[in-house]
Amino acid sequence: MNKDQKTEARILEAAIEIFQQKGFAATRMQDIADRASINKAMLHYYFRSKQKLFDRVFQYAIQQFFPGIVAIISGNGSAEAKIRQLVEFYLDMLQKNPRLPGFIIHEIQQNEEHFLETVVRKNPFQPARIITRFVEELQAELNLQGVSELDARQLFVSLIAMIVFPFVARPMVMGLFELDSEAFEKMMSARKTFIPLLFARLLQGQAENKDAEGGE
Amino acid sequence: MNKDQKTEARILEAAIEIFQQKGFAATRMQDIADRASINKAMLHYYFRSKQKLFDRVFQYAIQQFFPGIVAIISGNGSAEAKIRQLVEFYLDMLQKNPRLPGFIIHEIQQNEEHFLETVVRKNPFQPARIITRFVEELQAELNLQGVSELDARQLFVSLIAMIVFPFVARPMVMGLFELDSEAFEKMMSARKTFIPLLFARLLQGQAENKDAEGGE
DNA sequence: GTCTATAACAGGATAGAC
DNA sequence: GTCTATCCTGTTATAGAC
Repeated sequence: MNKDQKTEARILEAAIEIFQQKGFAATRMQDIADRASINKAMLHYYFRSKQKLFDRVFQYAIQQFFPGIVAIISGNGSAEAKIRQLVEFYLDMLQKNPRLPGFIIHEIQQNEEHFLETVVRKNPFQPARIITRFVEELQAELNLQGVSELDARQLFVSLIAMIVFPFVARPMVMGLFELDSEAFEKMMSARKTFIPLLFARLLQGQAENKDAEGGE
Repeated sequence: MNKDQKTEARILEAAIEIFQQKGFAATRMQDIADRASINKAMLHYYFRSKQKLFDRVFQYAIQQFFPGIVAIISGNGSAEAKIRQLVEFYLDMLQKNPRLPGFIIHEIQQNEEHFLETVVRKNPFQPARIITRFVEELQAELNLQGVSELDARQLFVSLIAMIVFPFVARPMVMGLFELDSEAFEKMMSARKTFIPLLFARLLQGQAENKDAEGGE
């Protein structure tokens, strides 16, 4: 913790760290104070209550996580290009913030209704609409390639799963594959090429009467 | 809650429900007592402490989740057959226990060391070894089919991700796809054919000089 | 075995000196 | 703005009557 930063920033940084690791319920204000090398009373001075401090941290996490998807899939370009962008962007971001998705998922579950209300329904970007549109694009692409038996919505969920899950289940993955942090990071870096490769193979046509495909 | 069951079983059932939903830290003994329609003091009479009650619930969850994988992938049969079994078995089990994986993942993270010690290292079934072996099998199959550029370990992680992630992120998936519980269940049922289909397509050879493959 | 009442303590929040 | 001391509520855990 950088002692030079001004106090409010130090607290916020510490709060992000601790809340993301332990979740709201298991976090003690004292833990945050300790990590910020600061007095417990200061937390209340700057943020009034644990709940308000948490709200800031959660809001920030949501802002870090969701707008990226929406921006990428609503852009121009082929479905395959968007997939590559999603993989690239999210794996990079998650390597820097490995606990982010687990935190978000766990806290959403603690207050499902609040999430639906604020992030889904009242969100001017209408993520549900944008996702639906992208899934349609992807389905069109699948049909074109003669693999219409694959459902695009299922495939999209699978894509997100492939990107996000290893981070959510990081301790499990590390344990079961006997990886240390460094090996885990390497594996996630390799995933940046693995996932697009897998999708390229899936999307590459059954459509036999296309001429030998162009370069990669 | 079945009032006829004897008390200890009622408590355990209630504890599973509540702990899985809220996690250890957010759970109150009172919540469990209420759900079991029983007095709070009874919880201590039967299980001594919150921690001990939780340990029972967590142990049970681990037993429900892990042995299945180990059994399936260490059996006989082709890699593809094992994949089909994994998908079938886990999707069924998770539909009955949708909160199980999120619970396990969150609590593992709260005490990573304990998990590594008990579930990975001191486990006589040596899950890490068994997984390594299966990954080798899968890689052999990939090589045989002329898709050696796909890494089997990455693929295995992806398989687990595809199966488990939608349940871990259930509220998010439901929100972003605008599904009610029933629609979600339907989607998960459909996944039982989707995932094997996807893997069949991946594994089905690049190997051009094979004769036109047998039926599906 | 089951309940009510209460002890014991942890943790969030505030008062007030500096 | 920062600290120490303290209040006060909620929660685990136990004592003891039935």
